[in-house]
Amino acid sequence: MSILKDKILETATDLFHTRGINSTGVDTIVAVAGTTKMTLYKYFGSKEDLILEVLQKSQQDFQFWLNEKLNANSKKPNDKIQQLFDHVEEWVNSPAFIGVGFIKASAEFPNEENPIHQLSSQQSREFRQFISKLASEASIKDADGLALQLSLLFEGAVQAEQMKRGSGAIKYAKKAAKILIDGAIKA
Amino acid sequence: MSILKDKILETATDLFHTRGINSTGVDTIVAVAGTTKMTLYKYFGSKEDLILEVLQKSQQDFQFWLNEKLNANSKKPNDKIQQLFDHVEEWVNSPAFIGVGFIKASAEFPNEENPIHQLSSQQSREFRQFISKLASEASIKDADGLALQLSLLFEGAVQAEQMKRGSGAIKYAKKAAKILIDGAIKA
DNA sequence: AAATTAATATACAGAACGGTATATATTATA
DNA sequence: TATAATATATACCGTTCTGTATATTAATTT
Repeated sequence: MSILKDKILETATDLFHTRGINSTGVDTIVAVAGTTKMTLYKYFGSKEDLILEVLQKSQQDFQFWLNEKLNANSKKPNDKIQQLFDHVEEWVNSPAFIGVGFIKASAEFPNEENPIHQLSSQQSREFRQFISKLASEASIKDADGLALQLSLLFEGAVQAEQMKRGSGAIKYAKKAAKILIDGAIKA
Repeated sequence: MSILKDKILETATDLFHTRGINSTGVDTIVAVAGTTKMTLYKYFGSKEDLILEVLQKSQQDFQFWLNEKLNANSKKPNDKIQQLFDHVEEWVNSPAFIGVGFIKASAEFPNEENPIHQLSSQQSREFRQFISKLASEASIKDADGLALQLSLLFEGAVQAEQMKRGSGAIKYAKKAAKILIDGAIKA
């Protein structure tokens, strides 16, 4: 609703990715966003709450974008899962790409009791389930197994791209995905 | 050489993995290691130097262990690359496994100018080159391409295991790796 | 035994951290 | 225009951070 809250979320998202979450102080966030700490703490109860909201919004935006893309091209289940990595490639190669929140957050908050880690883990699981649904709609037998493998390629490729921008890892992830999907369809 | 330096390295390695790098202060490290800051700063010029040494030693230890395993089982190139993920699985499933340093470090230090990020990136590249050498020794045509794909599976599976211990991701990464290797050998 | 090295305890400097108190200014609503 | 909500500026609190200064104790070497 509030334009300032959105600005803070947007700024925090960017800074968390470019400087790291723990390395980004709230003072820096409000300075870059052009507001004050009082305003930040009016919208977010704590820095942890802000991190959680940033993660939620990031994943929400990506999932929405991906769904649009998948439904725009073809409604056929086989096409959709085959084109999954085409869309992922477009997304990763776009200049706006800065990384995947739940991958970075789980590394910075390794304790499984930590709420941030738990949300990251949940988002990773939900994305895997999303792929699994695509796979089972395409009548693939071991849909969960294939989904897990594709998610490994996804997370590995994103990791590689976060490590070195322009690594070209997605291109090879896509090729590998095609081989695995073709194999799973035949079986 | 010094037993205290080793103890500090060992303690830091453990704490960095279980609590995160930025979230672990030097005070905590020396307290757990049973020494003092003065001693730590006698062996390591700064916290950054300590992090760099921890990363180097971790990767060194893993590479040494992996080499031993690969050479112990079979000297045939085809067997070696096929058994790569068997050894990785054993390593990941061992109780001592706490994660891969360069994956976590690159997430906590995303800036490509940062020395810690640069070392992480270098280690990731070196591991990929190691797999590529295995592949080319097995007379695989696109050795670099396969190596990149296998490294994505590796990093993805490790990421998954860091996120949720006992995820079983490695089992499926191994299956995927076999499919990709078999396909690359035939080509 | 004397001298050098290694390790300790402790205390502190200076900065950055998350979060709050207070008081003022701006905006929108009634 | 009066009232209420929203946003601001600024200063501060207590804690934690990396790194150092100082002085003392233990171990090793000559």
